Amino acid sequence: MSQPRKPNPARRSERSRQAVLDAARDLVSELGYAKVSIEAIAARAGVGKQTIYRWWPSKGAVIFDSFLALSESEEGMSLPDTGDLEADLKIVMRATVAEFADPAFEAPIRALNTEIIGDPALAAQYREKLAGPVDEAKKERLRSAQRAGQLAADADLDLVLEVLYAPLYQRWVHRSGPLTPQYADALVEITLRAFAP
Amino acid sequence: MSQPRKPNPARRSERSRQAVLDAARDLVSELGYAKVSIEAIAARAGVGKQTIYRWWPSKGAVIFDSFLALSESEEGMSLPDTGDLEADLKIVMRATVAEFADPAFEAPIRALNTEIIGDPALAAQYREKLAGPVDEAKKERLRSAQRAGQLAADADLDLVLEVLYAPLYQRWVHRSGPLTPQYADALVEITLRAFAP
DNA sequence: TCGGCGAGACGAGACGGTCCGTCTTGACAT
DNA sequence: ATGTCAAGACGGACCGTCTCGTCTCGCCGA
Repeated sequence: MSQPRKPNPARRSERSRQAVLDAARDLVSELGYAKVSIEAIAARAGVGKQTIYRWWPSKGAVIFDSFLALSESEEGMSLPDTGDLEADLKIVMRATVAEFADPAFEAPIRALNTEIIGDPALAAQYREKLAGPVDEAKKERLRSAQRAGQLAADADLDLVLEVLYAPLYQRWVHRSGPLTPQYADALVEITLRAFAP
Repeated sequence: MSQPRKPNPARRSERSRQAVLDAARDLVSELGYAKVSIEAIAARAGVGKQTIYRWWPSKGAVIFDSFLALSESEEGMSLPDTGDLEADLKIVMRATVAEFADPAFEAPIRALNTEIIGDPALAAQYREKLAGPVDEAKKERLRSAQRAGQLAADADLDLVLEVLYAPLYQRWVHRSGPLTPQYADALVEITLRAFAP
């Protein structure tokens, strides 16, 4: 009656873990998310399928972890704070627009969003591990602006971020319009007018 | 040298078409999008698989058509225009929020968006057949408001709609916050402030 | 007017593939 | 000794193609 014993993380092979994450990231870029299979990841990584099934619950979780590993390297970076909120935000928004428009980021980000729509647990993990820290940094910059009287003191900062980023996100998901620096600037200007002190 | 002959739409069975669309809609509600297979749709509809493959290029296209059939019934409805833009928009936005929060709409809408992320052709069809007409009606209402001096005359109406709806859409996709009537009202108020004359 | 004919869509399901998730094996590390 | 490892066999689900035999048309000649 041996239950499927739970694995012992202490004995986990770091070598295999990295190989799986690398293979997953590569294959998503090459084939797009939908065409990537666990079998292909295992083969590319030179790893037994069981090794993947032992440590990850789903294909989405593997992909997610492969992104998480990437983003951890760029963690802790802070946003520019020159005192000029509009200029600072335009820099950040233009960078975001450029990132979304970059074909190299296209496939992985679409993969992640595909999985997130249908998987609440993954969505929660995304908010906590990826979006959360980044949003917190942005809100910190906005609080600084509130203190400087450049933003309404009673503004809901989560709402400010949504008004700022959601139109860009929707345009990217639905491919309903071009993502240009001008568009980034327009979003900043509109948001600042909406939440002016 | 016989090419795969292209089917003749004139001879298409309306009975089978409806059966497939109905079965697709039912199965998505019951199982969620990811677990629905073409085989299952064919079986439920009492239809040969070839009949589906003859008329639709992909699972996503079938699902999309099943929604399209639904939405055509409610086509041509116009938005309220009482002269009070803020009140009118709040009515519409609250209705939209309620629709997104309705569990009965949850599965189908997530299904559609899942497919749209990874399929540019389907995204284009979505914009043209579903989002397009609705957005046009909304923009007509906004033009009326511009004439009445309730909205900046030079406002980019596509951008207005994005600022109005995209935050709601993003919140729903990422499940990053509650969808309440208060939230709907807040979005209307912010948008009107941003695009005030 | 009517009956036969050919084209083509139909329901059903066999077929070879791919990938799933589980299970087994023997090597290896601790 | 115990548990992970790479490798891959296994049964099952679905894929997309294909082949059946049937059914429904429009057309054409009697």
